[in-house]
Amino acid sequence: MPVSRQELFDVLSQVGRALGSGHRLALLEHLAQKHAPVEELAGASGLSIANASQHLQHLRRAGLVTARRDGRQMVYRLTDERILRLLTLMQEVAETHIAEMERLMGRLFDDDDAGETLEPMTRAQLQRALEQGEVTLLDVRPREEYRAGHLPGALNAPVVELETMLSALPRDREIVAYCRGVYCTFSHDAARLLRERGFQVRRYQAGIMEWRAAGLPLAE
Amino acid sequence: MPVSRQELFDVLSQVGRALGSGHRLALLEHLAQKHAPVEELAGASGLSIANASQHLQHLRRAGLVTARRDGRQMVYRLTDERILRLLTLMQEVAETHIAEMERLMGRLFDDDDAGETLEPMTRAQLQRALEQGEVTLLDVRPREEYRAGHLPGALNAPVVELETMLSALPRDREIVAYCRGVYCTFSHDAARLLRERGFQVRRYQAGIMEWRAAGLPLAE
DNA sequence: GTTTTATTCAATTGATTTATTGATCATTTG
DNA sequence: CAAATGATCAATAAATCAATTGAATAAAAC
Repeated sequence: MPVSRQELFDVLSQVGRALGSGHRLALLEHLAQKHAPVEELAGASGLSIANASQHLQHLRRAGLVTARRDGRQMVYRLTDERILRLLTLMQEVAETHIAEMERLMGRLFDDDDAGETLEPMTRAQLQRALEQGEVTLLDVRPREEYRAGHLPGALNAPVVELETMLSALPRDREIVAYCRGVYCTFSHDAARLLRERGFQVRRYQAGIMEWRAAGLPLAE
Repeated sequence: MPVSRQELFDVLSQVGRALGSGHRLALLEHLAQKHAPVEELAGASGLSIANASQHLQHLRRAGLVTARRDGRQMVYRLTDERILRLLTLMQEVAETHIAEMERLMGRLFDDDDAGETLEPMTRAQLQRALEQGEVTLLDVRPREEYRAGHLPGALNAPVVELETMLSALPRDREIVAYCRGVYCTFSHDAARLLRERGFQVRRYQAGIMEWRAAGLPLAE
């Protein structure tokens, strides 16, 4: 009995369906920062434990995440770098071709100071600036996410603690702030605060997500 | 009123949902070969016209395809190269991480001569062979798909007509056959026939789909 | 070996998605 | 302008998916 083309597409569509829920995408974004047990993922995504568990198993069946028992926790992680590539590609497609997305992205940031925020840096620009040692790189995500892996050479200054760390930051060099990815506002919040205090600052908005998706190394 | 992260993920999930149906993936595979009106797409995917139309609009809302009226037909096409990248990435993920997929892929080809078929060529291998002018490249898809765009330098020999074209093919050079993509069996069927007739033949199984996804040019 | 903790399973309910049917709309042809 | 063609829309029924609840497991702590 030969296998029909359609059977293959049906199995393949599992991957698509797994990516077809906002909650599951939120889980994946969190896993793009660090591997994590169910409880943490549920908390970060605003889901009940049981519900998160089921979504995670959905992702697992689709091959997007793996799970490993560690003591009494079940630690989930992305299966490989390709999943990041899938996510960033989806983001690009949505940003470019879905009008609703553009509208929301606009509103995500211009709460009060629309015009003031500079264009974010691209990864290529950031890499060039880093090579030439021109900038101070600032990871404004929470401490645990920084510890689980961050851009080489980045300092950690969680956005909530940023105010208390200003004296440690240079005023004569440009600062580049980054966070989780395009849908994360930490770097935006940080940049606004820093600019108000007289720092020169830009953002690498694509963040950890795009960096990892490009296959670039993280430091620990 | 600020936009929540979750709203963004919900919009983004439209892209995933659009990829979450075997029928829609079949439509996309066809569109990866050539742009086409609804009727053709419905026929190729075994869907009713109305149903195909609705699936296509689903894809359109997700930004995966665009439609342009041409006379009384509505011609659909992929929005851009990124969609190909999405599809090939999904395939890779499924092949690597979903056991069911591996099983089906195995059964797709080994109907009778399991062991005989050589490992397919990778794109890199093909490119090297082409540069050195070592091989004759054979596009075994239907004529119209070939005409809509094919690998530079490829001859067209639709698998159904292949038997009548054997005399035009070289016996002293290796032939490389390719078709639509990993789920297309044309190149496999062609390779078997050619091998039976004493030709030296290999397959570039990833086909047009992967070639385009890599951003490489087609000839017309 | 019982209790505690973290997770999964199973059953239920409500919400989406899908395929089908027949009607409608836009464009071209006679 | 009427008829024909290609595609979309609207309404329905069937199938699938999502969130909730409470029970069941598995490992660790007592």
